[in-house]
Amino acid sequence: MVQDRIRAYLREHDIPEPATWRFSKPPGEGTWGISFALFPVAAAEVRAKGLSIPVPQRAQALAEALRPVVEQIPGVRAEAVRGYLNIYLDPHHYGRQVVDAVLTQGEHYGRAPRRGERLMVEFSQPNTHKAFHVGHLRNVILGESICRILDAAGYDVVRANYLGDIGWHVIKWLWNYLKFHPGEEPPEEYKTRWVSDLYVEANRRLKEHPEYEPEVRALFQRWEARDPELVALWEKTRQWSIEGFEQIYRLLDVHFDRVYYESEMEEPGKALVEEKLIPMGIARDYRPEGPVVVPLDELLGLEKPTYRTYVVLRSDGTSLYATKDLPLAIKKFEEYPDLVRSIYVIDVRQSLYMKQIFKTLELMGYPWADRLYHLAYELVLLPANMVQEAEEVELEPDESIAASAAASEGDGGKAPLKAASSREGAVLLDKFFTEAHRRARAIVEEKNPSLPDEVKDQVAWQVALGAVKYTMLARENTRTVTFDWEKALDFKGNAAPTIQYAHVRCASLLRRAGGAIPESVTPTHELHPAEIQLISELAAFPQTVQRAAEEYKPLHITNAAFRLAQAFNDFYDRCPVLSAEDETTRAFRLRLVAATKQTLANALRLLGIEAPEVM
RNA sequence: GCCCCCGUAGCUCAAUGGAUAGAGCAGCGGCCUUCUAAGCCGUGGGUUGCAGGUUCGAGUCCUGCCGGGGGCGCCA
Repeated sequence: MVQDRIRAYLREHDIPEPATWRFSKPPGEGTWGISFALFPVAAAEVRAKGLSIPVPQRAQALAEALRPVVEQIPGVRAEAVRGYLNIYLDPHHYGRQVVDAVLTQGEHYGRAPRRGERLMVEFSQPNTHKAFHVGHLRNVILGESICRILDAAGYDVVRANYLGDIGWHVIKWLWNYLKFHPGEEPPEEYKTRWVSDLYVEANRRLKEHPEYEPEVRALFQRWEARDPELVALWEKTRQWSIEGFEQIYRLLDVHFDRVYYESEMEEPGKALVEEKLIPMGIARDYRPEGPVVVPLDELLGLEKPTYRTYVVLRSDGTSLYATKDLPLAIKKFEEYPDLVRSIYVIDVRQSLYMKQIFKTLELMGYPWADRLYHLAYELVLLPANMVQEAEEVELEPDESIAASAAASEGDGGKAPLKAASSREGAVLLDKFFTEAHRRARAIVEEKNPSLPDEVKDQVAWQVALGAVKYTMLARENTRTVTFDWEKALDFKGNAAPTIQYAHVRCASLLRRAGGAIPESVTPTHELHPAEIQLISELAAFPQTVQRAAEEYKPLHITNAAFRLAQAFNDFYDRCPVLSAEDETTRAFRLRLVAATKQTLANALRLLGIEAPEVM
């Protein structure tokens, strides 16, 4: 509406329209409205008409001219300030609309209409027969949140997982199992841990006794020959891993719609190389002296090393990871031909490799090659001593706390950091979450001792998982997350528990008010700046969701959720709700509280974080 | 050698090319007989690594340096 008025005015006065309309928030707390910078318009006009007026001066003149135009809209007040047109909305009138919209839409507030467009997000991609550790956590948490955000933005999302269920690591594991643990079975509760321990053990044995290596190679041959007995054992042990992963996914509230297996891509991958890539002249076959490669730079006529050379098959004809990613991409589009995007959530170190895959598929002529997208994220770093401590087989939780505390304080110098990985020694998730829960539980005990034990436990899980997820999501994807207990489980400030706590305060108010939300009212009292600020944050939420989806950045949601929590806490501190001056004020504020609770819950939901009723 | 990412307050991080660069933590000082103090208020803290350029306007875009991390034909 505002835009229409401005456009009409510009047209009337023969002033060029801006190419893109961009509105922002006017500065200052406790106001609600939109701001429009006239500089681009003024600059374009000055250029088009060859005027000799300074742009800022012309922008201010335009803003002043537009002020009365915009103020014709009821409930709107405008100011022309330093080249900006600040448009303030009457919070009595529009505030009611915002609150009503939130409460009417409920858990759908912030969600966009269905677009009828499907996209796939592949994430997690754990290796079976190996550990699942904190280094994998960012991927899962990021992937899940991206899926939720894209879904909210109106896309139909296919969540895909791709299990690394074959390769040397699996063979090593099977060798160790057959030789030293025949017939053993994992404990029900800690399957991943048990499987992972055996993998670490296999590596240790092979390092200490290189003479075993021929045995492992022989086992690989048996695998290549698809020895039925070995295949059966592989399937059985793989299932243990998968069940362990499912335990973790359940804990994290993550699910997948489609699971692909690396083992399924092996044969199609080899066939693709032999029957397509080589005959098409895309791949060069240097076997047996060398591997089969796709010389991308040469094919593209690039002087400067850009895509480099992509190795798709070993010189002995066995497959690589790279062999399997091509048929995987193809299979995705065979199953879902209508994908508007196929997103790979994979860490940044594989950027070049991803570009190679995408470019090779493009050269093969697949029309969907430009719909492949690598969503890169940086690693999780751990203080070196935390990694070392974790390498010790038996580690008491308290020792690990001490270690990380020493690292985070550090006497002037920074503690060296190490990427979390399974080779270096994993910080395993069961231990990690046990400790996170223990810490959260202690805080719950301190803050709210009257809660029943079961509730305390439940709240502790919500807080612990929320804190960890928030830490992983509340930063730019391209920046490393440095992990330590103190910060990840910091329950103060810009962290999940602050947001959860605001939600709890809302819930508490509504409980005390008897549970029923009053009928819609237009406030008659003079609105406190804190109230206006809160309304402003509520109103901004749907746009934030859109932006987070466009940019694949949960960070925008964490920022919005935290701002909303801050605005609510400010409101809570200054504006009595239950004992408000009059019934209308009380009713409006109760509705505002209910709307805040709903929006906080919706935001947390997009982050995969639970919103407790008490804590 | 080539390529990618990062560099913002003591620390951890924000900031669709827009107004006086903001939060949290840590520090200091206040606020709980009144809706949950996991909160709120106040206070100090900055040459946005450096130098140019584009622009009415640059933390943001371009170029070159400096510093840190990562990646570059048979690992995944």
